[in-house]
Amino acid sequence: MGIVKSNTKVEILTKTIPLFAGAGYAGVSMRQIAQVVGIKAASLYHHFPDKETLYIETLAMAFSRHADYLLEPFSMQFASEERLQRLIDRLCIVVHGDQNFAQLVEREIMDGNEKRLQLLAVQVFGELFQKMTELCRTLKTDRDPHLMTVSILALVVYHFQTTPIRSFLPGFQDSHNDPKVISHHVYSVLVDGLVTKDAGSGITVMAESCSPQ
Amino acid sequence: MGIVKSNTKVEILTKTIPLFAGAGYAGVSMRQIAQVVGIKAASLYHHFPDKETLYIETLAMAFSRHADYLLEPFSMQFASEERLQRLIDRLCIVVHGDQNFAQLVEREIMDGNEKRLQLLAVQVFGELFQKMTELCRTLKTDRDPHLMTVSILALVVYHFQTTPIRSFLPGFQDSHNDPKVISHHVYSVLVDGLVTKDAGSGITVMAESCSPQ
DNA sequence: TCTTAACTATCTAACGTTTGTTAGTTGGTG
DNA sequence: CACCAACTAACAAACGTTAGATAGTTAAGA
Repeated sequence: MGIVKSNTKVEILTKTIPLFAGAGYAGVSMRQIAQVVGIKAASLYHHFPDKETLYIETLAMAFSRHADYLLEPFSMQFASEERLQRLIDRLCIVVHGDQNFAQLVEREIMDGNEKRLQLLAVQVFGELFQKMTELCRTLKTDRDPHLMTVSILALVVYHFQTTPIRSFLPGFQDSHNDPKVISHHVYSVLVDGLVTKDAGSGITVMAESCSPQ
Repeated sequence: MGIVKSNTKVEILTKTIPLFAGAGYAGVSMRQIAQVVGIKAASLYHHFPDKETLYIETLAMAFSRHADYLLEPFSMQFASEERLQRLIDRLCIVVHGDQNFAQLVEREIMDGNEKRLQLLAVQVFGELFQKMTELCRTLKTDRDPHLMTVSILALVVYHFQTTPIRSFLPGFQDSHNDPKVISHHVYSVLVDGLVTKDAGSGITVMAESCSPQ
């Protein structure tokens, strides 16, 4: 009826996401993609003019799935602190739950040309980043909102990004991959910092346990 | 004399670092490497048995250059806070000054197999990470030292890692790439946090300006 | 209703290029 | 002479991509 235009095209994109996420643009061949989809390499050219177009459409599909979910904390009336907490929760859930997405973003930041980076910045992250900077302005007025926003993203993303190597580093526990644990840790860092001031109040307001949940 | 064993081999490794850092293992060919060095591809096999060995030796060369510099803050008698500040300073300088190093680490964390990751974790980052966890234990005794260490690294590394896309995001300034500015920002986040508590002391101890230096 | 044309999605086969790698040769040095 | 470090030439395999054939489906005309 014209509603389902091409099922195969969507299937190709869906099955290609983990390939590009795992090995990068140069690390995946058209024949590999075809094999995963279950067709021959030449047939891919019936749906996409070339490899780069296939790659870009794969990115678009992977990126489009999380925007609404991440923006939702901003669409409701919360106090700034609660908004921040809910945002961090969702960031952790997305980055932990869709590692393909996180890896594709990371690879794009590394390898993307200027045009693709600009598209990624404006179309995918523009609104979220914008609202995060506004939120940061209300949290601590004397700080640079851009730096603050990047710092929040850093605390969330870097933990999951370094998962593969962290398991070989001292003090690692399985709970360090639990999005709830990371979310709680990140928020408490943002509130309390990591350093106990010796001058001033020596009493920690809220003791943080390291156990999950 | 036996001291300078093979000048060419070191030259190959040195000139190969930026190639692998910029395009990854699959994105660089032996002929590209040869061209940059100024020899033919076949001649590379007189120094290295295959591409993977060349790659691993390139990593080793790139990684070996910063260990002493990063560990120095631990070899002197400082108060914990000053140790932390000096460490962050040096992390910012290294990550900002040797982007090839930072990119190679990032690519290894993404693509490295278990064996290479373990080697990277133990040989390259083991001692630094270990000493950072010990330092964290003295800074805030009720926090998980592993999570704290990762958070410190996150705040430093992520800023420089996201430089290519941050220039398209709201609020970006050139000063955000200045290692001194980042170092100052990171340290103040760790001390004060990002959220001003409404209960308790409403007075910020140290106002942070956003200007460089 | 049957025929024909057009379209869609797949296939096989092959193209020219690039890949990592090997064999054998050359020229300079101790 | 022996050795080292470069070279030329070539290999098989894999690469992105194209051309042309083959079914299956859809739509119009007699």
